[in-house]
Formats: sequence, C-alpha cells, structure tokens
Amino acid sequence: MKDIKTVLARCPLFSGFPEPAIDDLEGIARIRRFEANELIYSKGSAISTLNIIASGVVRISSVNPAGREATLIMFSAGTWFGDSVFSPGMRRVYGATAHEAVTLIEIPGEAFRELMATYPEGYPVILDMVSRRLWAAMSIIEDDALRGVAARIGRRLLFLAEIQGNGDIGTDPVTIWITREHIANMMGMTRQGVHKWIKNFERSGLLELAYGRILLPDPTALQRHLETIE
Amino acid sequence: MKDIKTVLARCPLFSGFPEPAIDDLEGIARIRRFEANELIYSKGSAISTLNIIASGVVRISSVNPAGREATLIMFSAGTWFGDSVFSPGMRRVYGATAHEAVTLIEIPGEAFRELMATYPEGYPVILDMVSRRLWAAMSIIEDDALRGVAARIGRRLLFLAEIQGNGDIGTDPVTIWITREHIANMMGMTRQGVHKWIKNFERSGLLELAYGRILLPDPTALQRHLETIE
DNA sequence: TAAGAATTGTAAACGATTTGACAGTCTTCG
DNA sequence: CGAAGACTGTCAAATCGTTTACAATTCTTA
Repeated sequence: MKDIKTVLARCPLFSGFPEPAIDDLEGIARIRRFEANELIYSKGSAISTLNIIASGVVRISSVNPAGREATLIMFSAGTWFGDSVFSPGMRRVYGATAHEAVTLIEIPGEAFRELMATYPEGYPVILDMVSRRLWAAMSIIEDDALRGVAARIGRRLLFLAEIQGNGDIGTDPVTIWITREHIANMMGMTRQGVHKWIKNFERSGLLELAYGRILLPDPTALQRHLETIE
Repeated sequence: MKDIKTVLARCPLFSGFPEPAIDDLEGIARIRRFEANELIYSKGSAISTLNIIASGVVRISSVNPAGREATLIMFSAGTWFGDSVFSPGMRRVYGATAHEAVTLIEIPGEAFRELMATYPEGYPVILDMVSRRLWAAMSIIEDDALRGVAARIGRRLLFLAEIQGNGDIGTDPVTIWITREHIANMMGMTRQGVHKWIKNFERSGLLELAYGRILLPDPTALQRHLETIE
C-alpha cells in the first residue's frame, strides 16, 4: 500500500488544505484493515471518525425494524465516508460494511474538526464535496419519483460503475462486483424483479451477466440507451 | 415583514457568524417576493444565490424528459435553499417554485463565499447544516428501499408537517397544505394510489382530509402508528 | 476433487398499483 | 352569485411486480 500521506494528498476532500495540514493529518490518522463483509461500524455508534478509503469498496447501509437490510450507497478507493464528523456529538447515522476487503485511513472526528479550524482555507472544498454528495442523493430521490423501473435500475448500475470503475464513466469496460440480490435490496425490489430487467439489458447487448458481477462493455452505450426510455 | 437583519440573525445557518458578519450579509442581501406557483429559478440556471425564506413555502423540483414534474423537497420560513452556492461555478441543480406566496432574502453566491472566507468561524455550522440535509435525503432513499407504501406515505406526511408546522413535531395539530396529486408526484405514485392509503389513515383517525390540505390532529400519534407497521 | 454454500434462472399464481373515465365537491374570480 | 377551474372520490380493466417454489450454475473450501 502507498503510504498514508500519498493517499491523503490525493483525496479530493483535502485538496483545499496546504501541505502542512496534510502532515498534521498524517499525524492523527490511523490505518485499519477490514475483510470482505466485515462490519466497520454500525448505525448509532457514538465513535465518529472520518474515513478515507485507501483501497477496496465500502457499503453504507441501514436496517429496518423487521431486520431487512438496505444498502444506501457505496464508496470506493480515493473517496471518503463518515460524514457524521461534520456534526459534533452526532452518532453514526448509518452503518458501514466492507463490500470487498478495504484499507481505511481513520481520522478521529474531534481532531479533524480542530484541524479544519486551524486551516480554514480547507473549508470551501469540503463544503463543495458535501454539497455534491447531497445532489447525488437528491438525484436518486428524483429517479425514484419520476423514472420507470428500467431507467432506475440502469442508472443505479451506472452509479455503481462510476464508483467501482476508475472515476468517470467512459467507453472502457467496467466490471461491477455486486449480486443481483444486493441490487434488489438497494432499490426496494426483489431479486426476481431486478432479474427481468437486467436480462433485457443483456439481450440488448448493453451488459453481460455473470456470477456475482455485471460487466458493462461500454457504459456510455447504456447511458445513451437510458435517455431514450422513460 | 420583520427587517432583514432579524430574519438573518434567526436563521440557524448563520448562527456561527459573529454579529458584524450578519451586518455585512444585510448589506449584500436583497428582498424578493413571489406569488403562489411562481417560478423562483429553474434547473440549469447559471445565476446562483443563497436564499433565506422570510415567509412562505418553497418547492424544489425537477422535470423528466417526458415533462412530468416531481417535487423533491419543500422548505419553509426560517430555512434556506440554493445550495449550489457552495460549489463555485455550479449551475442550479434543481428548480425552485413558490408553493405558497414567499418572501425571500437573496444573497449573491460570490459575495456569500467571500463573506465565509472573511469570517471562517461560520463554517462549522454551515457544514453541520449541509450534512444534516444530506442525512435527510438519505433517509428518504432509505424509506424507498425498505419500507412499505403506507409507512412511506406516512413518513412523507410527517416530513411535510415538520416543514409546514412550527419546527418540530409535537402533539399540536398541523395543517399540511398540499394536494394529493402533489404528494403522488413526490413519491412516484398516482393520485389514486395515494388516496387509498391516506383514506386508511383517515379511517384510523390519524388525519383528516380536506380540499387542498391534510390535517394532522396529533402528529405524534401518526408517528407512533408508523412504528407498528412495516 | 468433491461437497456444500452462495448465487442465479425460471415460471405460475397472486396481489397491488396504474390507467382511463366520470361524477361530485370545493374555491375562486368575474 | 354563478360559472369556470381545480381538486377529489370511485370503479373496472389492464398491467406490473411480488411471492412461492424449485432447478441449475458458480464459487469456495475441506
């Protein structure tokens, strides 16, 4: 693994901080490793840290009273999660689980808030990033409200491709490592319901299905297709 | 209407700013009034302002390619909207419409960003507020993924009650001014589909239906009821 | 490599929501 | 005050997703 400082320096969240701030960050950070499907923290936990993903993929999820779990969003290397650090005293709003094995850089909430106060020039970028997360969430609400099932599933797949691929979506093939069951849980549907639609996508040549993963040979083709349907 | 400074001073978003910052804010702010259903700004607009609601209710919405409009969220007096100001150069991500007649205090984006840089002690509160918005959005995604239709509608009604009532939900009656059609559009359902469920709530005495509005005699009763269903 | 666990494919029956069509009710505005 | 417009209640048919059940496939690990 690359050293902590390299990972921190490349994380967009910190791009507003001057170099000495990154050094300070390194000083308070701690590396932790989790195996696939290992719990990172659970909803309601009082310990709050900001986490930078050095490698791997993380699931953010919630559990309903009946015990059914839903994945709300996923994050991959280079991004961050644990935004309850921005609200002092706040408990974990959602749980986090390693989707694949992950290496995290953990930054204690209180120390991070002090660091921000010391280097206020870092705030604008952080505010920008949190805002963008907010729009990403709103965009999912938007999809649920005014798009058909096919478009919803397709857009969620592109979303996952963006996360698990190398940043932006292009014409390069991307493999999404996720089970159909997981997709169903993310969307409030059943595995069989999801199956019908992605099978259609496969028949159109927009994706290829395999055990535990979905391959998008050309993500932009799916993207274009979604614009033609409701 | 109360004067600008009083409204600004009471807006939680600015509670981290020192008094002189509020004075500066007042200097760059401008009052605007909109009638019910009047467009405040549309999605994609390049002009970006932070808006504080002095009175009235605002709808944030999006339109799909087929022309169908969905209300994503609503805001009322004392709160703010227009978070694209936190990302310099960003166009409006969603449109805003006056739900009831509103009086807004408009703060130009660029000037506001300069103000934040001048008084960095205001950042932590702003970051906290944006984070909370993010969780509110996630909580809607969560509802869609793991709750039944009845619970989803009920929770959305409580959400609207919180917005249109006086802050927090209590045992005091709250009148929600919204049409069933609007609720349906918010939830990706049809008017008839919503009808069936809220009629059930009415039969249980949890709410009263009227023309263009829904009365919650005791919001906490509805809240408790929602915990007993899936 | 063989067994077992996890994941996926498939289909019919069932249940629930949307569609489409009208009539009735409430408001507002000339 | 009366008419137009907006909103609401209802119903049957059609559509769509879930449920239920079982078989087949792929992966993991002993």
